[in-house]
Amino acid sequence: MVLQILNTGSRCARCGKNSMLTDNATGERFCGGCGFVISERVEESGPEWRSFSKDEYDDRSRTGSPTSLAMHDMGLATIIGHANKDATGKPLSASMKSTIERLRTWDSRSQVHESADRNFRQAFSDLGRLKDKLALSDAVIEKTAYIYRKALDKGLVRGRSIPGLLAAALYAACRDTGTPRTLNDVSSEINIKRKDVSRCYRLLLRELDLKMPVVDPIKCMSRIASEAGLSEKVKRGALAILNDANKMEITAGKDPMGLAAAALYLSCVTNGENITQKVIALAAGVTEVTIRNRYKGLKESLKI
DNA sequence: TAAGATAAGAGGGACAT
DNA sequence: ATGTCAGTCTTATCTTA
Repeated sequence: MVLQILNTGSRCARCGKNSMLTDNATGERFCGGCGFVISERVEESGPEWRSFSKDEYDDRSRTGSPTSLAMHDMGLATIIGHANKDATGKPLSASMKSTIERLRTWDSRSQVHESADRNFRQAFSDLGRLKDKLALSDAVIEKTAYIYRKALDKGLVRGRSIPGLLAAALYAACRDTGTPRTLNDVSSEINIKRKDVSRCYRLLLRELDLKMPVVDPIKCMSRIASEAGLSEKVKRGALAILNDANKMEITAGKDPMGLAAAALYLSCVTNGENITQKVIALAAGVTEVTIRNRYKGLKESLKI
């Protein structure tokens, strides 16, 4: 590999010379005068397209690839080049040269060929598709990657299916970030049986000591309401019902989706909206019977 | 046709053996 | 480790308004 170096002419933070260079292959910026390397990475997931001066405008494609936990090497693809020169451009001494040769060998060997990394790449080729299908945010994907990495480190993948564990990590990430996705949502998209995902999920909780917040029925409620196209008024009514139910402590151990669906249905009834249980049940992903049961419980407890 | 009722069955947590 | 128990949710079927 030949180092392609672009002189962007900006000022080095250490020696002050206008000699900052960019390695075009890796996106790293360093000073040609003193060897100072900029270590901070821009906290953005997309390429930097803005330009502030003519110089920058001319080579605005220079920035490195975005860094992400969802890449097998977190996007930090620093490669030891073949130039055999140090940062200032001077040739290396003979002993240093052989040291670098050795490093280069292991550098390239350790990149993709380790089984853990292969595993990871395989797992995350699916993740992009799932992200779109389930309309997930980048934060959830990052969290998934983080959890999956931890599971990998603990050797939990051995003897288990990769998609199963990935689905479990994804579900855990949703729970953790308060994104209302059910086990059913995840498992149906990834084509794994619900109970398998569920088993893996519990395994993750146990082995990684994860603490998951209980799913907020109110978040579920908003999701169902928008899916079923319910009015703002009904939503507010359901919100009040859920708050009351929370105070009466009748929400523990109940499926939050079922609870939210029942609150919405109750709110529809009291507000005189004509909606069938079937519509809400479909939007919530629970059965009509579950809605009925929760509905009955809510009515009795709240004396409506 | 929507809503209510009932029963059988699955999956998992708590607890005792 | 294994079995039992209470509780929840789902599926299926029948009845009621």
